[in-house]
Amino acid sequence: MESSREHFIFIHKLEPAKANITIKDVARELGIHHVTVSRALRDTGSVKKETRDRIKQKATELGYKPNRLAQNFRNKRSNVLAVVVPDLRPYFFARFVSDFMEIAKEQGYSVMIFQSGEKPEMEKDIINSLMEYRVSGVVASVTKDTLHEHPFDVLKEDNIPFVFFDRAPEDSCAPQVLVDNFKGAYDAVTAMVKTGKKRIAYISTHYQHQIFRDRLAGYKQALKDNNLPFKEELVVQGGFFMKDGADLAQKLMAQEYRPDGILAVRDEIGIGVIKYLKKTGIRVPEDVAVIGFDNDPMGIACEPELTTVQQSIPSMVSGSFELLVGQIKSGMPANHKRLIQPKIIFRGSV
Amino acid sequence: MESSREHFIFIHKLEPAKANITIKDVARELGIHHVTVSRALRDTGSVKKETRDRIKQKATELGYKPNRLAQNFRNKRSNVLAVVVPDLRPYFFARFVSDFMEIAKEQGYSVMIFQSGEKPEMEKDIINSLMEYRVSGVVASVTKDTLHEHPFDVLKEDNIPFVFFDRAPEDSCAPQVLVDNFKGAYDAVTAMVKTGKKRIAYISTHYQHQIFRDRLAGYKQALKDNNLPFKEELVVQGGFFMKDGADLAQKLMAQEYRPDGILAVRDEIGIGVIKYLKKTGIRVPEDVAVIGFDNDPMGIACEPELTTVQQSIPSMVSGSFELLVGQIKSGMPANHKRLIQPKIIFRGSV
DNA sequence: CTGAAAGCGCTAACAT
DNA sequence: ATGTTAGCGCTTTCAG
Repeated sequence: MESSREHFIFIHKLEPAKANITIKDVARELGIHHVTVSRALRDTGSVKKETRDRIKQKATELGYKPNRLAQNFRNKRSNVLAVVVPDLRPYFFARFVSDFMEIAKEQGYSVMIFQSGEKPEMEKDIINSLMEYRVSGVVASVTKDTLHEHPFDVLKEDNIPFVFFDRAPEDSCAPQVLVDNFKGAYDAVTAMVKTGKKRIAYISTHYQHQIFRDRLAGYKQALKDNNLPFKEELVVQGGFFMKDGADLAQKLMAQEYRPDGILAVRDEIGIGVIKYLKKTGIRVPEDVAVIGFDNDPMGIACEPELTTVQQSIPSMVSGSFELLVGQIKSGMPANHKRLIQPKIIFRGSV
Repeated sequence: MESSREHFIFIHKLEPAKANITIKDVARELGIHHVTVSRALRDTGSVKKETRDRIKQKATELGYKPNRLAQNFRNKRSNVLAVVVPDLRPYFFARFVSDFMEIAKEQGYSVMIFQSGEKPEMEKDIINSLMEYRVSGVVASVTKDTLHEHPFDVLKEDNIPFVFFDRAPEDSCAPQVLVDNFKGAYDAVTAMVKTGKKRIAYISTHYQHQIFRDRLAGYKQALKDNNLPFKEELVVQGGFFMKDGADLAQKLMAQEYRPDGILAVRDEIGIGVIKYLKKTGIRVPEDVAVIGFDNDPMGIACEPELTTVQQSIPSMVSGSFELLVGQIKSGMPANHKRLIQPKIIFRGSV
């Protein structure tokens, strides 16, 4: 078997195969004015039904395709919705984008995706592109470091509506669809307490973003409401992946005050925790219970299956889409905020 | 804690906050012609260095932003690259798109993503949009049912270059970057044989696409080369997910001729297999070895960790990007084909 | 090196 | 119901 092959066969220099058909071409063929064609094709203004039909038929006959570039230029706006995410690879974002594209397409919008890579400078770059492209609207989840800045606010100057989902700058009064992270963590801790756990730890990423602080707050409150002591050493933070979860679990279990329950802010971290615990002979959930966040399908792959705090992606998608399109259609800015209620999916790790 | 909140605060009707600055504005301020501004800003034509500097400074001072809509219209082409995938959610595609966007951005392109949902009609719709938007180029992975049709060929009429990755229509002579699926399956089977396995099964999705048939062919050839009999009943097919893998594994293990090795065409299926086997007390890999395809991080979550056939995504991304941009820059169609060599990542399931 | 003229394809506004 | 006019912001072409 060959290791790598390439075939070089140049056909011919590309050249205008067939002049692009414009409304003028259609008009000429019919002996009418191109403006009438424009009207007929867009079903606006008044055009005699018969004329309209002739036009549409001729248009398809000639293979006319509207020049969106001209349309957008003329209309000063592309009918493109932009989605800005920190990273497209995690299941949560991939799924959000996938679902969002589906609903956007149904409603006649196209979608451009942008990745900030969690880098604020990149985010600013993207926002610049957004304005240059005159997108119709933006749905964004900010970087981990976009805390007190409000880089998206410049979009207001260009009247480009935007909605935050999942992550927003703190104190932003822009429309947003967030998850009730406080409650998610609170409920998760409570669930572990109900099974008799008393020393519950909290593992976070090293990100400083609001959502993680909300989860921490929920964690603390749940401890308090259950008359459990808050122990500084049971709160640790590190990376983003399984490996990090394993490392952090090791750190926790090496301490004198060992946890019997662990709340991880990401499923992937939670899985790493479980893997470490099992490897060292600790039983899950008998000795230590584990709960993650995100309802990543990956959580079903591990043994026991990971109990997780689910953030309903369909709700977030439809919520942010509605908030965005509402602004676009009304021409009004808005500052609705929606809080999505998380739900615990019980599987085997609690 | 409240269950859901909405705040309604309408600020004011959106209105042109500040007229958009155009090159004419910049020119007027400087008392020169807007064409000179255009030239200076694009670093084309000859403009006196001093003039150029003054222009650039004034432009940033005024907050000039090029109107891409006008540029694209005028240039008859948007500088947008399109990526068409069947589904954005599986790790393989999310990762490909993510990496592709990164490299495209570095090179000054924007990216539009489209999802066909594995539906050929949707794919045709998308292709239509592609032409309407006058994208500069397209990278696509076709639907599972795009076998003998060549829907992308119409792009040639509009001189829009395209490249297939991972999945291409059969016998397509368009440029493409595929994985050597035959070899991937061949090597996987061979690896299991080397550990003493003799009754190796093959689990596929119900998709009829070439890539799965190539894998099947590789599987068969490996059996042959190792003097192992090919048993019809050891080849089964079903869905796409863990559950399907478990169901298929059950079916296989219920047969008289039970496998001692299983090759799954997707990691997620392979994980389902492992979960089923363990649940029924069958040891992996001692009793039955399992290998998947894709190198999905999910494979690390299960126990034992899944051995997998990796298709180098960076190679596919850079390969398809090069092939695409090569066509765009040269103005020539091409029909290079690249075959990416897969590599087995040995973990615990073999 | 800079300016003037022209037009891309489409649509809003006005006129008939 | 249809036609006329004008122009979006930019770049290419040609002139100076």
